[in-house]
Amino acid sequence: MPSSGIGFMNPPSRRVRIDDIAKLAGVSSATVSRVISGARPVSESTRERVLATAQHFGYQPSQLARNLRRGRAATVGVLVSDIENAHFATMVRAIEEALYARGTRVLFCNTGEDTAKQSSYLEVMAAERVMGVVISPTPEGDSAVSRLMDLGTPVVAIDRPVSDPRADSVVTDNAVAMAKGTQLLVDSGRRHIGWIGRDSVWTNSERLAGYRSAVELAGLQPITAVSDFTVQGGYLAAEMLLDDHPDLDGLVISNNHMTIGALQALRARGILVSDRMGVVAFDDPPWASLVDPPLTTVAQPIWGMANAAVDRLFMRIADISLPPEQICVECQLQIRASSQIRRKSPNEE
Amino acid sequence: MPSSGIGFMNPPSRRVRIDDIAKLAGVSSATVSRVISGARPVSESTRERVLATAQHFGYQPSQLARNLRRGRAATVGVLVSDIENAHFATMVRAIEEALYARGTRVLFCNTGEDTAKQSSYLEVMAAERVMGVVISPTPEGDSAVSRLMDLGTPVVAIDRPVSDPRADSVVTDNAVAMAKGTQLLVDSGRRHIGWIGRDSVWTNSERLAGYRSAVELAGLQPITAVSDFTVQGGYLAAEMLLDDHPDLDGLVISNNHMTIGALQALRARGILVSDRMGVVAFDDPPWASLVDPPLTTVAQPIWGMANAAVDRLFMRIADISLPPEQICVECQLQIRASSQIRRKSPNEE
DNA sequence: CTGAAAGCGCTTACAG
DNA sequence: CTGAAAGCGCTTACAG
Repeated sequence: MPSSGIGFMNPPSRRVRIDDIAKLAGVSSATVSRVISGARPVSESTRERVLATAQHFGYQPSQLARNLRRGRAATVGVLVSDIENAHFATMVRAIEEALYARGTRVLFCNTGEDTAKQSSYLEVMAAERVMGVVISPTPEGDSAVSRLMDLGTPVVAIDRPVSDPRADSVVTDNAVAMAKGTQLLVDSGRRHIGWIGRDSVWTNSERLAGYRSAVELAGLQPITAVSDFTVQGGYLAAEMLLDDHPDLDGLVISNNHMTIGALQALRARGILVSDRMGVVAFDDPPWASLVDPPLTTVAQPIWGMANAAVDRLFMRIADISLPPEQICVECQLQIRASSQIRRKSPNEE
Repeated sequence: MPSSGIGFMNPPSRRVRIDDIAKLAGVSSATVSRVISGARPVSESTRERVLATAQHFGYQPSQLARNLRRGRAATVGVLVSDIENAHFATMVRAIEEALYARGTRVLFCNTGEDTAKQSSYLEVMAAERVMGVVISPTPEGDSAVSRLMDLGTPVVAIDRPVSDPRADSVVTDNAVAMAKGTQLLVDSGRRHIGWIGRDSVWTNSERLAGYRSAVELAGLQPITAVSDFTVQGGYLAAEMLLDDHPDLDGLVISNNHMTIGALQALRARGILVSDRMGVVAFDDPPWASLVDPPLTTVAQPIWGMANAAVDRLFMRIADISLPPEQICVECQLQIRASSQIRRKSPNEE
């Protein structure tokens, strides 16, 4: 099977099939199948002969035929809302690694928070007869999830739950974690703590609730600004808050992209973080410890979530009748300088 | 097809097949196939009846059967080296969108620069009979690419070329662009311009060559430090350069993760960018315009690359005998403050 | 425009 | 341990 080397593709030399190998090795195709898949015992001598023949002729079993025969693809659908967000990029990487370790392929979709695209892809998943789906669902319209589950395909929601009660889900303790993060600022003496995030997304509603509970418990007023999950959104939300609340001395930010924007807004106004403004951010990107001052964050255990989701998916594939489970994993506070006790200025002494 | 709502999966009610629809609509399965695929004309009345029946019974044609029959999956393999790098995250998003628009699925793999994993996945691609592969290859050992192409599967290299001359490739003009970026610093009067990047990766060798040509043309000494594509790597490389060259007044950085680290190193030493140190960075992440001072960058046309790669792949699928093409797209200099003319300090006047 | 029939390349009871 | 045979669910020449 030499390469032409001239730059053109080779003639489409007919692919070698299981029957070819069988004939050449002097056995039946059933035996070749058993050797290749390792599903059943085959005598050692036959095994070696078949393997050698297959190797020699570069036999690549057709996954297409295998899939049709088995009625299932060796594939899991992975749908995320925004692969350009480091949170989901890490999640996709972790899911892919977990699936790769199990010999399973990833059918990938970036929904971009587009419910129509999500529905369309979920139909693709049905047509492709995937083993299951891991999905970080768009906020609206997940009836396509139910239709897929009606067909018997397991669905595990990750990051955000889906409304269908039959789906398993893996989420973090957003509200509790955000409350703890907010509490750090309360404990360091801040009295005017603002919240920046997005509405209409489950994770952010939870985080907002956590923030509210912490400030209200401390007898403080909630101060909130919502925008979208972008650097620009964070910048604008921070400006809004700073304009309306000159006495703001703490800031809780609900998303990593927004955090970049909010920090830029603070710098643009010459407001020093941890000195005049305590900051706690949700998500722990690689640069969090490198900014000045290092950022206190709420780190989500992304690898843990991904592994839990894949584990759960395979448990359900093994036993479809399992009762659905809501798995909640704990976030971890990464306490760094940005939330530290406020230095009193000389005239406050 | 009601959901149980109790939390258990439904009984695995047998899936409706093409024969079921055919029988129910009073036609042959061939006709149903023609209606569903739209491949051949069918009388309007029959068409409507079939469509209504299919709809009513929630018929989802098996892609598995279709694939086997056609000998190809409606899928393209996408292999990238690091999905956690914003460069590749954007690329994967763009590729996925281009493929989605063509009704094609993405089989996703994050190789993590692991040649063994890459080879293993390329065999999966062969087994899955994908239409083609778009790959950002690992530096070493792409013989698996040749084996896949021997089987007649088109491969388009993106970002970095592969050694097999039969593959198409889409890359940027790394060397020229880096030379232009370096020239900006030369023009602003810098005389000691350092380069930070990684060795043994094609893109970075090109960029290094571009940097070298620009400094040598200006009669300056090349000053280089290599490390890996991480924030930490960039930090360490910058420290090395600063330790060894106290008179360093310009810095060219070859990768976005390394840029974060290098900027942190500068800040840690109190070195003001654009004042004492001109900086130009390869890759144009969303935060480039938001750092202080805004960063001059070499922006790669990622969407353009992705679209060119997918276009090229489909051209080759349509005509396998096309001579291979090396497509080179131009980078765009984003000139911002970090490369600006150096302010002379008072005692230099 | 439509149907009967073959076949894509495997896997897996079934029988020995 | 091994083989003959059926069948997974489509699509597509072929014939009409």
